[in-house]
Amino acid sequence: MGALQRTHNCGALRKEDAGNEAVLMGWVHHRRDLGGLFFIDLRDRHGTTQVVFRPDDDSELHAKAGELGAEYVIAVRGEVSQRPDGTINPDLPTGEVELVARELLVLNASLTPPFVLEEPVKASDELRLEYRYLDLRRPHMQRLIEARHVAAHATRAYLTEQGFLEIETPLLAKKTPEGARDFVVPSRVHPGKVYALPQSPQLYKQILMVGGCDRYFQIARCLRDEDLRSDRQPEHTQIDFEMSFVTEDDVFGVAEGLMQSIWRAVRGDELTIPFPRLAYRDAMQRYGTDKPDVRFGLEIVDLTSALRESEFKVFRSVIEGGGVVRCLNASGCAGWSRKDIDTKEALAKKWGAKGLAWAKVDGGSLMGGISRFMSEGEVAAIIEGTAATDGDIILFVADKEATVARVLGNLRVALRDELSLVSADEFAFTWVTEFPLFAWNEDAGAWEAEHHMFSMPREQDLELLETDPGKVLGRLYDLVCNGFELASGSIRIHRRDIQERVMKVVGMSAADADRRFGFLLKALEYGAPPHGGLAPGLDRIIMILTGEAGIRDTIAFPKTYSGLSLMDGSPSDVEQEVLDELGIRLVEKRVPAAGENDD
RNA sequence: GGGGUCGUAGUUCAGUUUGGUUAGAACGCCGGCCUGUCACGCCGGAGGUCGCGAGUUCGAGUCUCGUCGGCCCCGCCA
Repeated sequence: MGALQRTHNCGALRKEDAGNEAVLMGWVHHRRDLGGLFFIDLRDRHGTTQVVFRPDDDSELHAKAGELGAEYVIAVRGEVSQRPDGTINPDLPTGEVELVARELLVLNASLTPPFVLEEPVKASDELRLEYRYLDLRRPHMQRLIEARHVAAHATRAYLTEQGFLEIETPLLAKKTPEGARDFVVPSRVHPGKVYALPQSPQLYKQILMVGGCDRYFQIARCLRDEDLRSDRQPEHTQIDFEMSFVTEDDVFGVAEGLMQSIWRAVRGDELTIPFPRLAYRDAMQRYGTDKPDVRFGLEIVDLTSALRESEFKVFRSVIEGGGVVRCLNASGCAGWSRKDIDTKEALAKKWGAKGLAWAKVDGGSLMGGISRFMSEGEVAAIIEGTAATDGDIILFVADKEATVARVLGNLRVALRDELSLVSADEFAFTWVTEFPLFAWNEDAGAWEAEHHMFSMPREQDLELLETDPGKVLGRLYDLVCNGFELASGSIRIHRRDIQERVMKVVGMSAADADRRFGFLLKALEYGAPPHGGLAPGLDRIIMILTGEAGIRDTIAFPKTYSGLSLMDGSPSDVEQEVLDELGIRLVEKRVPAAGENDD
C-alpha cells in the first residue's frame, strides 16, 4: 500500500472534515468521465465516497485515473472538500463532500466483473454464487452479513448476561440413525466406521446438563443430508440453548428476552413480551397449521355441528363419515367472479380438497353457491359463526379434519398475499404448545416421534404411553413468527425409565435403544437434572428480520438447490489414494435397461 | 425419488407458437467527444458453438430423445 495509510472508511467523511487530508481505500464502484473532470465512486462495506480528479490540479494523476476499471482496488490520498453548490447528493451520507485526489495508488487491478454490482442485482443466482466474492461486495449483501453479525453478537451478550456458558460440542459425532439423513465422515483410523456430522447438538447438550453445565448455549451448525428448499440448506445455524431445573415458563422467558435483544439490536424495534401462547389443537383448528401467521384474522370457523343435518349431501355425508366442515370468511370479496372462485377451487384441489363450496352474504342472508341447500337455522349459524356481513363470501371445505386444516390453512395464506392483509414491518410471535408426542405413520404402520423422542410427555399423559400413544401430549413448544417456525424446543426426558418407555412406543427394542443411545440412557442414571431448552434458527431469524424471501443470502457461502457450491465446486471428486486409505471402494450406480423396472 | 420451469452476446432478456435470407435490444466492454457528474450525456465499434450430445429434416435457436446445470414444488426435512 506504499506509504499510504487509510484514515477513513468510505462512509465516514462529512462536511466537518472539509479542508483536512484523508486517505481512502476501496473498490472503484462507478466511473464518470466528463472529459475534463473524472469522478469515481469509491466503495467499501461502510459506504461510498465520491473522488474527483481534476486535470487542472494534476494532469498526470488525471490521466492515471482514466486507466481505472470497475472493481479496481485503489488507495487515494486527497483533500476533503465541500461540494460546490448544487452538486450535493442527498441520497448519499457522504454526499455533501468529495475527496479531491492528490495521489492514486492501484492496489490491485480487476478483470471486468461478469455482472454489474448494482441494486437490485440483475444477475442470475447461478452467476452470483459462482462469483460470490463479487456478490458479497454489494451493499445489500453487506447489510445481510452485518445483520447476522449483530444478531449473533446480541445473542452472546444477552445469554451471557443471563448466566449462560457458550460451549462447543463435537462436529464429529456418533451416528444415530433417526430422523434426517446424516452426512457421514469415514474414519481412517477405524476402517469401516464413520462419524456423523450432527443434525443438532441435542444429545450433547442434554449430557452437558447431566454434566452440571446449567445454562449452556451455542451458535451451532446443524447438518442434514436432505433435499433443499428456498428456506432449507444442508447446513444451517441454530442458537441452541439448554437450561436445568426449569419449566416451560423459564425457557419462554429467556427466549422472549433473546428475541427482544436481537430485534432491538438489528432493527431498533421493541418487541412486546411475553408472546401469546396457542395450543397446537387450537392452532390447527383456527389457522389450519402449527405455524400460524397471526398478523391477520381470517380465522377458520368450524361448522360441523351446525351442519350435521344439512340438506347439502356433501356436507352431511362427510360429517357422518367422521369428517368436518369448516370455512373462511373472505371479507368483502363477494364481488368475486365465477372465474375468481374457480381459481380458488383449483388451489383447494391442489392441496387435496375434493371441492370448494361457497356462498355470498347479501341482505343478511346467503346467496348463490350452496346457499339454496341451507336451512334458515343453518344460514343463521353460518353468519353468526363467521361474523359475516354483506359483501363477504364464505368458502367451505368438507373432508377429513387434517385435509380441511391443510386446505383452509393454505387458502388463508394465499388470501393474505392476494388481499395484502399484512405489512412487512409487522412481527407477530406466538408460542405453539401442547403438541402431540407421537404421530401415526400410515406407511410404516408405527408410531413416530412428532418432534424427537427426547421430549417429556405431560405428566398426566404418562399412563397413556402404553395404552393410547396418540393421545399423549408432549412438553413441546415451537416459537412461530409470521407463519415461520423460528424455534423449536421441549422439556426433555431426564429419567431413564420414561425415556425407555418412549423409545418402546416408537418401536425401538431395548437392544436397539442401547446400541444407539446407550450413552444417553446411562448418563440419565447418574443424577440427570430436569432440563429443557430451545433452538431458534439463526438463518430464518435473519431472513425475517431483513425481509428476505429465503435463507440463502443470509448465509455467506450457501449451496444451490442440488447442494453444489458453485464457487469452489464442492462436492468434488476424490483421489484414489484417499479412498484407499479409508478403505472405501466406489461402485457405479446401476443404470436400469430400457423397460426394466428401476427398483 | 417424482413433477414444473428455464438455459440465446460478458450480463439480463426478446426471437421457439407456425423449422427457412445476415439471430436482435438494453446494460456492460472498447474507441472518440465532453470541466460538476452521481443510472452522466452524445457518436461509433467489437462481441454468439443459441448449455452439451444424438436424432428427424433439403434445412434446427425453433421439432424429438438423452444429458448437465439454475430456480420452484411434492416426497423428505426426529
